[in-house]
Formats: sequence, C-alpha cells, structure tokens
Amino acid sequence: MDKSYNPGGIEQRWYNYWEENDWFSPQGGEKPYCIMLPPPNVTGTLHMGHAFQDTVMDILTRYHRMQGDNTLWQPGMDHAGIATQMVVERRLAAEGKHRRDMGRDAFVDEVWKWKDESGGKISKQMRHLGASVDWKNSRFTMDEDLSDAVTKVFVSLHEEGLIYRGKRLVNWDPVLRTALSDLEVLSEEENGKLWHIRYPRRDGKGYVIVATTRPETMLGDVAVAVSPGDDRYTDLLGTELELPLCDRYLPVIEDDYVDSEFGTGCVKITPAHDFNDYDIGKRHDLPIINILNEDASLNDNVPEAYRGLDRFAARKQIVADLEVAGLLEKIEDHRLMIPRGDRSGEIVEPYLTDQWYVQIEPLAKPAIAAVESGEVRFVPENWSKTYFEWMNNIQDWCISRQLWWGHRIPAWYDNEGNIYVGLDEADARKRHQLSANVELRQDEDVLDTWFSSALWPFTTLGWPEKTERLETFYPTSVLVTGFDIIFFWVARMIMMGIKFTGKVPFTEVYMHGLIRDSQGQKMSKSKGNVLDPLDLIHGIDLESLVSKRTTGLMQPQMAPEIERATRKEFPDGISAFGTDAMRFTFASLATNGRDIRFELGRIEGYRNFCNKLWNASRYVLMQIDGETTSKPQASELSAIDNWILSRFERTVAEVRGHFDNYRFDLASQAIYELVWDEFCDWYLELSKPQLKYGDSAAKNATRHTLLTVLEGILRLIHPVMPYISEEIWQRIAPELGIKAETIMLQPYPQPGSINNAAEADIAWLKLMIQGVRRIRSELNLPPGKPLPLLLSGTQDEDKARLGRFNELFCALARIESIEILDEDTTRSSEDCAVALVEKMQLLIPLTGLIDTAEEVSRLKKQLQKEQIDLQKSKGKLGNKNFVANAPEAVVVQERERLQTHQLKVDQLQEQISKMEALD
RNA sequence: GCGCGCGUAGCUCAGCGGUAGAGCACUACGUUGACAUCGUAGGGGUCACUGGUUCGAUCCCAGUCGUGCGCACCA
Repeated sequence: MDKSYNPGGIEQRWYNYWEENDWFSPQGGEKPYCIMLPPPNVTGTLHMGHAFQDTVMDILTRYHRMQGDNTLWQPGMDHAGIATQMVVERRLAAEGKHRRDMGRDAFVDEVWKWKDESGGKISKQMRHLGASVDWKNSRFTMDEDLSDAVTKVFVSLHEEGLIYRGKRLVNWDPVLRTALSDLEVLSEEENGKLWHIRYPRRDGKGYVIVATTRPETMLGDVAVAVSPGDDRYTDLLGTELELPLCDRYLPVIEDDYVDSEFGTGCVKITPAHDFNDYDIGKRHDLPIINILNEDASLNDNVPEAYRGLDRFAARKQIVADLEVAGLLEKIEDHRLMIPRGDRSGEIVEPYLTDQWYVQIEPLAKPAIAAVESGEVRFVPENWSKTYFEWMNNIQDWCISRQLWWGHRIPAWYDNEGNIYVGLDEADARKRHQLSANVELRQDEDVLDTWFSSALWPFTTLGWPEKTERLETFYPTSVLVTGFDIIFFWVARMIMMGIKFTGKVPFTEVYMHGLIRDSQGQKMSKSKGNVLDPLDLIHGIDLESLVSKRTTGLMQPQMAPEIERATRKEFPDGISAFGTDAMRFTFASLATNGRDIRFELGRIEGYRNFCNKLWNASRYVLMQIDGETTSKPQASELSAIDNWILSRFERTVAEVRGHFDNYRFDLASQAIYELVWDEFCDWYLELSKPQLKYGDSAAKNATRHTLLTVLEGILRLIHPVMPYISEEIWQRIAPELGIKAETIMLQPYPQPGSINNAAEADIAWLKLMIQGVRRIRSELNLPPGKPLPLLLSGTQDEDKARLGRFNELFCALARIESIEILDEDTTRSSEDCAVALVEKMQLLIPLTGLIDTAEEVSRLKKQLQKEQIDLQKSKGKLGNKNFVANAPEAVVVQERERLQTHQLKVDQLQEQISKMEALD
C-alpha cells in the first residue's frame, strides 16, 4: 500500500467494476426500496447542490442495498423547457441565427442535438460521484413513452373538466414571450417612483389626483375607483373624468378594494394590466383595454404618438407629456415589489391571453389529506406546514408555455376556432367525429416542464402500463429534495400521483438544506462563487479556476471582482480531495438546517480522515503480513480486544439509527469518532505492546480483532465512502476468509453485544495513561523519558487491573517501574507530582527533575476547579426540594459526584500541604 | 401583513430539562516504523436579551432585539 491515500488512482477503476458487473440494478430481495432521482436539467451540469443531494441518495441506496433490500435508484433527466430553449437560442445567436428564421422543426432538431451532447456530461459527473443508479433504465422526460404518458394525463384531465382553456391575465415574460406560472415569478422590492397624475373632472370642477407606479398603463385605464363612503369623493360618483393624453372619459366607481388611507384614496383601474384591477373590472363590468404587444411595446389601442414604443420608453414620454400638460402633480420616490421572470430576469407584465389551466383544487384536496394522515411524511416534519400553507391557498395552474421545446399540447383547432383534444390528431377526430376533410391545426404551445415532472415517479416505472417495476417499486420509499421546489415539484407529484395511480408517489420526503459558499451566499455563476464538484474531486489550479469563473458571464463587468475574491479565497487553487472526502463532507453537513455553508477546511479535514483510515489499514496489513490468523476462542480475546469490539457494536447501532432518521451528520460523526478516536488513537496503540509482548494466542486474537473491526468499519462506512472502503476491503476481506466480489453487496453491520466490563477496564486504563501524560506535559517532562511511578491508595480492583494491564500501561505511559505504596510504607510523596485516578494517586518523583513549586501551582489550579464543582454539588444536595423532587437516579448521581469531588479536593489539599511543608 | 427558521468557543455547526460538545483555527511539546494529510497535552463559552414555568432552563413558555427564507400585498 502507498504511504498515503491517493484517491485519483482507484475511483474510476472501482466504479467501472461495479457498473460492468451490473450491481447497480435491483438485486432482488423481499423488501423493495426505491428512490427517484430528481431529474437534473439535461443541458446543465451538476453543481454542488446536486452533488450533495446525490451523495445523500447514494448513501441511502447503498445502505439499503447492503441490507438486502430490492433496491432501485431511478435516474433520468429533465428536458427543462425554458432553460434549455434559452441555452440553445444563445448558442444559435452566437452563430447569428434565430429560431424564428429556421422554423420550429429545425429548431427542435437543434435542441435534440445539443441534448445528446450535453446529457452525457451529467451522467459522467454522476459516475465520478460514485452514484449507484440503475443506468440501464435511465429515462428522459421527452422519451416517447414518457411523452405518451403526459399526453394521456392531459387528455384524461381535460375529459374530466380539470384542464380548461381560458382567457385571463397571466404573468407574461415579454423577452421570452411566454406565459409563466405564479411560481416562476419572483417579486423583490426595488426602488421606483410614484407618479401623481391629475385627472380633470368632466364637469370642469377641477381634477382628482391618482397615483401610479406604472404611468404607461394609464392608456389602458377604464375607470377611477374610490373607497365606498369616502366623504372626499361622494360628489364625484356618477360623474366622469377625462383621461389625459387620450380622447376618453372614465367613470368613477366605488369598490372595497380601495384603501382610503393610502395615497390619495383614488385608484386608476386598468383591467388588462393589473391583477387587482382585472377583478375590479369584472365586478363592475368594465371594458378591458389591452395596450401591449407580446414584447411589451405599445399596441394600436393607444394614441398614435405612443404606438410601437417600448413600455419604458413610453413611460418616459407619457410623463414628459403630462408635465407639459400641467397634469403631473408630483413624483415621489417609492419602494415597490417588482415581479421578474425567474429565468429571464425581466419584469413580467400582467397580460391578457388564452392559456391552458389545471383546475387544481380537486387535485389538492386528497394531496392535503395524504400529508395530514401521515401517509406522506416530511422530514424535518415542519415542512408540512409550508406545504399546507400553499396547498390551502392554491391557485389554478397555468400549464401552457409559448415555447417550442417541450410536450406539445394535444389540442387541435378547426377554422372556426373550436377545440378538439385527443391523444393525437386521429384520436381527436375520432373522439369528436370529425371527418377527414375538416382542417385541423395543432395548438402551438407546449406544456410547463413541471407538468411532466409531476408524473416522474410513475411514468419512469412504466405507467400507464402495469409493469412489474411499477408494481414493485411504487409508491417509492423516499423523495430526497431541496425545500426550494416543494411547490414546484413535491406538491404536484403528490397531487398527480394520487390522481393517476390512486397512491401517493412516496411515503417520506427528506428535505435538505441548500449549499452555499463559505460566506453563506447562494452559489451562482453570476456571483462567480460556484464550485464544480469535479474540481474538488480532481483539484484545479488557481488560474484555471479563475478563468472558469470569469468566462461566459452575463455581466462581464463583474469579472475583476470575481477574480479578486477567487484569488483571495483559493490562493493555491483547490487540491484533489477525492470523491470520498467530498461525500463524507456532504454527509457531515447534512444537518436539519436550511443553509449549508461549504468550506474548504471541512473537506480537507475529511481528506485527512481518509488518509487516517488508509494508514490504519496499512498498519493492520503490516501486522498480519506473514502470519496466519485464525478465529480465536472467546477466552483468548483480551480486554482491549473486547473493548474495541464492544465500541464497534455501539457505533453500529448508533449509525443505523442515524441513517434511519436521515441524520447523516450524526452518522458520519459517529463513524469518524470510532475510527479516529477509538480505533486509531487507542486500539492500534494498545495493539502494539500486545503484539510485542503477548503469547501467540493473544497475538493471534489481536490480529484477528484488528482485521474484524477494520472489516466491519469498512462495511459501516461504505455507503458514505464507497471507493476507499472497497479498495481496502478487497485486501482485508480475504484475510478473514471472506470470499466475495465486492463490499457493496456485503451485509450492512448489525449491532451485537456490548461488553461493559471491558469498557470499564479500558476507561480505567485510559485514565491512568492520561494522568501520567498530563503530568509530563504540564511539567514539561520529556515525552520520551521513562519515569518511575508510585501508587498510593490502590484498591483491590486497581491492583487486579495493574496485574492485567501492566505492560500496556507502562508502554503507553512510558513508565519504567511501578511501586505500590501501602499505608505503612515509609516512602513519602511530598516531592512527587500527582495525578488522581478514582481513589488512587499516581505519584511521579520529581527529585532532580523539577522544582516542587511548579507542581504546587499546577495542583492549585486543579484544586480550584475541583472546589468549584464541589460547591455546585453541595449546593444542589443542600436544597431540600432538589432531593425531594428530582428523580432518584439524578440524586444518586449527584451524591456520587459530590464524593468524587470531595475525594479529589482532599487528595489535592493533602498533597499541596505536604509539598509546601518541604520549604 | 401571514407563515417558517436562525442567534451556543475566533470560524462553521451539533446538542436541547439534570455539571456545555465536535471539526477547523489557536498555544506548548514531540519524527518511538500506520499516518506530519501526524502524535501528546492545553487554552477558550454569564449557550442574544428580559420575564415566566420547574427542585433545576442553553433546552419548555411569553416577550424584546438582531438576522435569514417563503407566501401575499396598496395604487
């Protein structure tokens, strides 16, 4: 074995080995276990969030596979309509092409080409991460059968009246020129202005002032509304106002929506371009005047002067014209919420169009019930509140998008505009008894990507066919996903799953936090703080990292700042940490929190941990080299052997519990402590003298224990660190007579029995060793210098243990001789340094080594601490209410503490006064 | 406005009714053949604040301050 762990050399080899042997496919077994991979965008690449999520899913998958479950991790990719179309359009733009020039079919061909090129990247990345997904059954949302399922669902919902076409206001992205659902619009507070405009009264009695944040919309005004019963405006009712810049008059209406306290108490009403106004318009039967084109330029419904102007140019012009006309009362600075498309970043406009909608409430009801009843359980549980909050106020879902890339809506129109829905054109004709000579054209629009994603858990398993996979794995076991898509995806899967299979799509939803950078910032290309998981695995030099972060920016002016920050945070680039270190890091970060900060120091620490495990294994292999090791009799195992075996069993139980509760952080910590703090720090060190001084049976027992515990650790850790565990296991397992091809199909450790006696023995031994070490360190005695030791106050058990652990103790504490002082021994201890182990005092003669004054001050420090603790205990026990009300066990424990502290205080005081008497 | 979080050691985070924990960072010492990607020992916290419940509160309850997120919003 190499002297240090080198992940680069082995990872690819093991992954290929596993995949070639088809061990990622379900292996059979009684209990099915299934996880659906949230399908990543086919044209993207995996970021840290994906790597984190994939790690969690792979841990669960490998954990269950090792338990013999029939385990499926279903992979696949999503066609991501808007995102993908944007990427391909940008690529075409670089060649000076535009999709509208090339036509729909040619454009879609381009997307497919790009999909084939790009989709491979993601699967390559997932392979590097060690993801044990069922590659053979990987699916894509645009696959023919999945597309057929989408169509079938659409037709079926339409038949039931749950999908309808309607003309109403939608969120319109004027750059992408498509409708968006509510969820795809992000509103944020921005600086704006409030323009106060005078609307003259038609009766000539002055004017009223209305305020607006979007002056250009006045061209679509159809009324002015006031609050009912607002005294200031009672005389206005029934009159009309002149609409400035237009040759129109507006009625004054009353509506409860208007807040008389806000602004002037007068609101202009523009039903075609404001959601609230739209509702008011409907209530009052007002006309709707649409003033915008698809690209948000002004259309022919406005005065000629403004036609064709972009919305913001028009705003400027209108304000100027109002100013000239003396109709602009004032302009105020104003903070307001600006809605932007989540993809384009453009300000979206409420826009009146025909779109397809899902009537969602009938679907939502059973989906709410499923979570209420516990049929679907959120982890952490609290997310169910967020889910209910949204589901109880759910709005109809706009599912049509004016895009070319996606599932085409299966609806056809005749020349009169009648709509015919069917599985395909022939089916539509059949259903509606249309003769072949009726001309039909298909709806141009495609479906929201999330519509097909909502079906993912069952369509990937073969639905609508009643396949064996569907039968076996549906409902799936757990959904692992980020809370950011709880509405987009989780809620919709539950609704669609129940609707079309009659069952929930999964019984548990593990919601993890979102990966952020070391400053707590969200990682994004535009901020220039993204990390590529592969760069953490393979390493990257600083210059490459800088150029990677600064090329292809949407805002190139950010480049210098990004470069500066990158050079500061990664002055030496990023070294190659390997997949396992990264995975272990992700596991340790998987707390219940919402934000997960990723820091290099963390992964570095776990890289070191890999090296620790590697070297421990190297040690074990060196010890067994050239020896035959056989299974020892139980009686041949020493206390230290029994101790480490017992610690191992404890850890197994702990780790399993944590995995079952999705506490990967606690699981990884438990493993880390077992490996480093117990196996390496103590057992390996204790095994050295045992292998040196023990008889042949004891040596054999120790070697066997080294192998057994290490082999168990490897299986315990394999779900988190698949590569290093396989690499070492392949060398270790044969030594134990295990003949198997891979660790990944070995049984996951089951907790066994605990050995309390051995644990108590070793706890005592550790105290002894640590006592001596502390004296050495605090008095600056050379670590390597052998020291004599005197013991006083030894109890029978101490003597018995000394008999058994003499060699181990002396070796680890570097003690050259031990003398037990009896009550009547004349040897005095006043010139000794002292350490306390229970009732016993460890004494190290200082003559010629060090001034006793130093020891006195050291002891005084300890005494002070003991006295504080003693007072605390005394205080508690002196409180009658405590003794009367606290549970018996707590009181007993407190009494023991009191005794221990009292004993130590006495011992220390005695020693101090002895030493002080010397002077 | 409604809902959900968070505030614990210099930093990042566990813990959550019975004497405060980890990793990293820090200090001192140390290359004895598994490992310097290391070892040994150590320092460091009125657990945001104020009240309440309790024999006992970092933990439960109420409020305050700070901070983050989601949803809905007033022209």
